[in-house]
Amino acid sequence: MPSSTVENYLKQILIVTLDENCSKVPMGKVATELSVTPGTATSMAKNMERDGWLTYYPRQGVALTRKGRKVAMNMLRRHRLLETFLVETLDLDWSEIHAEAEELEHAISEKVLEKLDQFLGRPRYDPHGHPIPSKGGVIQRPSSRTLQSCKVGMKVKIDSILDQESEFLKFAREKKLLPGREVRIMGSEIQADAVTLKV
Amino acid sequence: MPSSTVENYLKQILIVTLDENCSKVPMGKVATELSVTPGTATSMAKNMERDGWLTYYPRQGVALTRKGRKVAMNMLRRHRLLETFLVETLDLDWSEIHAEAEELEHAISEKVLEKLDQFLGRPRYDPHGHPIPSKGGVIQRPSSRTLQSCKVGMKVKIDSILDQESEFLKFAREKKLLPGREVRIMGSEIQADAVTLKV
DNA sequence: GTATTAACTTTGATCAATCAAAATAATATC
DNA sequence: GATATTATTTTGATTGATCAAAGTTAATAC
Repeated sequence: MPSSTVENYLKQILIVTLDENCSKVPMGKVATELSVTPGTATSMAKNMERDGWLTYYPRQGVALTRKGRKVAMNMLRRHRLLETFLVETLDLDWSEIHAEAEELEHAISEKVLEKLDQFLGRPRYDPHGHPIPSKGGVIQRPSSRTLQSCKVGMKVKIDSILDQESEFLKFAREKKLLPGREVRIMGSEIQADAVTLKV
Repeated sequence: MPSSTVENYLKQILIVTLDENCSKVPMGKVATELSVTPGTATSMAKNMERDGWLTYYPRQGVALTRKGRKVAMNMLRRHRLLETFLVETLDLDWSEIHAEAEELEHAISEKVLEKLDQFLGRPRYDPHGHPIPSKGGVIQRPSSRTLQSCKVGMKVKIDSILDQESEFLKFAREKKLLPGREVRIMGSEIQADAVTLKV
């Protein structure tokens, strides 16, 4: 059984792997993602290699083993199902659910998770629009086209919101920029990391 | 913020205090309740005294401070609300919910707890018939009359099931011995710790 | 091709929670 | 009251997770 800490490392490593479509995640990245010092990340990597969760390539980074990936996928599933529950059933604010799910995902048992999935009607996407991995650990590849990569004038449909920042999520909700909505790209300023949209 | 471990110690100490209607809980009791060695219990007691959760009377036991009692009450509230949720909403088996709630109670935030309470319709009793402490930490004194204390021939109403043993709970459910049911005492054998009932 | 810089690793220390086993105190028994 | 028993405390050690700071490598710059 992995500790909550190990579960967090695994999940975060998986997210980076999926996001950047790479296999090895450098230690610096691991450290910042988990808000620990680089030394801590290195020593954890060694322990986690010892326990078979990942392979540690010194000075290069870590890559999940099959066993590690399985657990990581399951954490992602837990996280996203919980977020769905918190929004759909308990009516929590969109911007708060990430932190809440972050805690609960370590405490919920496989059995309760299954019941929850059933209760929610086996949703495929969480409230951010992210796909929820199946019990077997299969996940739809999220469309990785960002707004910045779109040409001015294009009309596009929002598929998912990748940002997890509470502030940004509040903004997105207020402006009704939710998954499913269609918007037109009015302008793009790469330097300012800003895109102007028309709903 | 107390750690999960401290929360467990606090809750368990409160339960013994309520159960046995005493103020000091001896270290041996603490140790067995938490399944740790006596030495561990003693050293935890000292740390918890340092942090203001309880008062430690060497060779006598521990007593919760006001601060400790408040947290302990809140844990009991969490536990019982979660048990209610698991049975009422997710339809989990009566006999499994104790262990599940034991984990979740440390992970759920005050905010989610409040939403859950609202969602459940602010229940006053959990599925075992135990009173759920209010947000302020007030708890109804459970009727402490046990079946063994009743005379043969009496007709009584089951108020709550104090046993948490999964095996016993299964039995109780099968025989429909649930809170609210009326039964007549047919016989009582104190030596065998058994009472014969008629539904 | 050296010098600087950035990324990573090592070392030594700390803290919470635990155990086993030895020491001590309180209680019960004869 | 001396002894046996039980309850509690102490001691010393371990494990997981962490940090700060010093040391090492590799990459980049000049």
